[in-house]
Amino acid sequence: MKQTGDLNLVKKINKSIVLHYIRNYSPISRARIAEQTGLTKATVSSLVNELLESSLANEIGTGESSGGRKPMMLLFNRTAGYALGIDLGVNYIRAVITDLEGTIVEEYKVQHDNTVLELALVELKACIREMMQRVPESVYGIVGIGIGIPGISNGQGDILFAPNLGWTHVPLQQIIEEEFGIAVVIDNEANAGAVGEKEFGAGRDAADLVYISVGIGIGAGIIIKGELFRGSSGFSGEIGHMSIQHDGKPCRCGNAGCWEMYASENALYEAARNILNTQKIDMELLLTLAEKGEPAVIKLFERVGHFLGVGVVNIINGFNPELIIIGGRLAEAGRLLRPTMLQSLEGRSLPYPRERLQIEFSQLGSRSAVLGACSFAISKFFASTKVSVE
Amino acid sequence: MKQTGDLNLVKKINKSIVLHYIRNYSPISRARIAEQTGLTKATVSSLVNELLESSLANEIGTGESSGGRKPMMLLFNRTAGYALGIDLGVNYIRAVITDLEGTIVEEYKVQHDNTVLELALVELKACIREMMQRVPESVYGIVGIGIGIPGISNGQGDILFAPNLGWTHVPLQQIIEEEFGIAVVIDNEANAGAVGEKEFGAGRDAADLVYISVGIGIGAGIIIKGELFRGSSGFSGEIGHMSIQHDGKPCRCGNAGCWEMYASENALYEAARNILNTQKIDMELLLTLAEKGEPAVIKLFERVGHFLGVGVVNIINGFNPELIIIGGRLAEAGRLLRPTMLQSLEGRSLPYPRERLQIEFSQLGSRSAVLGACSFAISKFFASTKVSVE
DNA sequence: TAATGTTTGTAAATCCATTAAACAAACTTA
DNA sequence: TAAGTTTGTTTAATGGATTTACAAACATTA
Repeated sequence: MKQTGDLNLVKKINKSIVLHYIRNYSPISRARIAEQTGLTKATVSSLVNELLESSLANEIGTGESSGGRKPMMLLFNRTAGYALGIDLGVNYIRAVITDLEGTIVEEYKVQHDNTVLELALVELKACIREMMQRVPESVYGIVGIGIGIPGISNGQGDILFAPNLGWTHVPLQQIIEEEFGIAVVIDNEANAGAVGEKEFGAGRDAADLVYISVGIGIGAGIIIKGELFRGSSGFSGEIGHMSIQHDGKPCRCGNAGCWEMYASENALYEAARNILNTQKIDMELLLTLAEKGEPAVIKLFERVGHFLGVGVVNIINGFNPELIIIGGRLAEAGRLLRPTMLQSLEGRSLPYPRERLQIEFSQLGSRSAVLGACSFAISKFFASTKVSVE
Repeated sequence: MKQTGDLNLVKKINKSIVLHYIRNYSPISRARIAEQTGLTKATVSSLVNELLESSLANEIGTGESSGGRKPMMLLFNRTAGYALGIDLGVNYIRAVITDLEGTIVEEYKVQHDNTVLELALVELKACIREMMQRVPESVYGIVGIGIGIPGISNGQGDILFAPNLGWTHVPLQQIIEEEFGIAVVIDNEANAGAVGEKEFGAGRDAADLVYISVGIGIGAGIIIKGELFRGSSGFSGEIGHMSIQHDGKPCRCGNAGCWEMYASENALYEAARNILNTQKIDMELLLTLAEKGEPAVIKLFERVGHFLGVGVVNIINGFNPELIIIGGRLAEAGRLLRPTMLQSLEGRSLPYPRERLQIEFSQLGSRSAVLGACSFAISKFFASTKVSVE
């Protein structure tokens, strides 16, 4: 209870409401905003003028009359600034620049082994420097940098633990902010993916959704009432280590029969090794074999699809989300996984929560995390005040 | 975005802040409230006076001086009104009256077979009438009625589906409101239990907690950031039907190897039937046998404890709550279940999320749901506006 | 073409909760 | 007794939103 109510707060609330309408329903007139929000025309006028002054909105000329004076239409100025999003993978760094609506204007990807912290930081900084040179001219320049990481972060921008990189306790936000003097946001790769899909992908209309990133392992990003749920200590979404076979094979995490031992890239490759004699097994190989109609390989995918469904049912029954989005590397095989996944889903889930559930594969593909990182930066830029009133 | 900012809102926010301080830190002086909240003394004075006028706070005389004028101490007037909470079980109706702080002042329980809707409604109304006669005199009288039900409700106060009662689509809120003219809140029994423990029990200091009600089946109430999470269509918490054995025994829900087939009252009884020759197996019998040191019966409890742990690990890994509270009938056997539950928990959970997790058995016992129901009523009374600002 | 009514956006006056500053009362300490 | 502190109220100022009024721009209709 630090924040109290005063006139300043009132203005921030209303200004963010007006901006919200301009961002989401533009082109829109002052009169229409007043009508929709319940604010008076005078208030809207005053706030819109401030937004015009700060270049966040533009007037783009008159619109259609509906029997009276023509309205002056307002447009969100999506190029008032740009966001830099980075997906820091285990063996690559991917970066994009988007405008304030999340449209990609620059993209960059480099293969790099990031397991040595010092080298990774050098590469990361070089990448950021490169992107900063590519940013178009604008009023605000880069409004923030968002970074998705394959690990757990606390709320203060420190990486606590990144198992696949071997990093612990890296104050990444601080390091990058000090280097570039720009606001930085750090979060988990699955969380970033969830936000990316929520803002720019398959989840735009859902308030409660779970994004499941199926790669080497399984991670999840959980969005509740439109907001990311990070868990009490940032560890929500380790759902790959949910056991679906209590006496199953032991996992390195301590548990037995973990979901990701049945339904992940690793699970797929391990099963493939028992069938194929090839040395190098990877996604491309398996996909091409499946395309060719190799029945044993198709069976592999079907089996993984089945187990995907088993875990998804558990999420549905515990969480009752509106939407489940499946992303990550394995989502590339969506077409092969879908039938058996839906089959085990139909057979196993409770009818009521199933009824309203939508389940989709990622729309943004490998870009969901990096776009989510951009969204973090944009949100921080706008969310000087985020207010919810019930 | 219906609610906009105006002076009215500012006042509501600040008034609820002041009331919050009086409710939680009384006895407290105006000066201390001003200091803690950041509001000016003048504002606090004005708002406090309104609260005094509406009988929600009282002055109880001067306190200790700290080197100046003695402060006038304020107390929350917990007896300004009363809440009626009802736990509508499958074969009982339990009701309590509490003051505005949740202290029980009247209690009532009746055995009744509620599976026939009409009969249950008659009994429920009779119960409410009975309790209304027992309410102490007060300014506001009964401020609301909260009802916990063994089923799913939508947000509008209708019971959608109550499998163990055989009810579907009962507009219970409307029925009771029309009969008594008092605000009514309906929610699931596990949700009510979660709120009860959060407000008055083991969860008072936790923001993110999961209450697991282990009875005939397993249900859960999920509290995120201090607020109940109901899922997108009210079905969150059907976590008893999370599979912990993907190829396990089929459950009537369609899934296989559901958690509640391994770790519930039913699971316990079924296992007991294979051991004991007695006709009537119930909790009391098993508990007394275990007390007597019957090794086979003790093993039964230990086994259930183990499987409780298996499911709890899944919740921890997916949700990362601060606190897990185990309630319901089976919590009565907490002493017997705890060792094996903790054992499977220690062995199976990821170290990081486990680190900060607390796990407890219910403090309120069989009263958690009925007290949560009271809390619903009290919250509705106060939550004319609930505001959160970030 | 003129009259009428509608819609849009701005301007001026008013409202009202908070803040800031001043103050009186009550109390402790030296 | 004098000086300093703390509490809580009073008073005026502040700055948002609202209300009311109004001018400009436009469509419709006669």
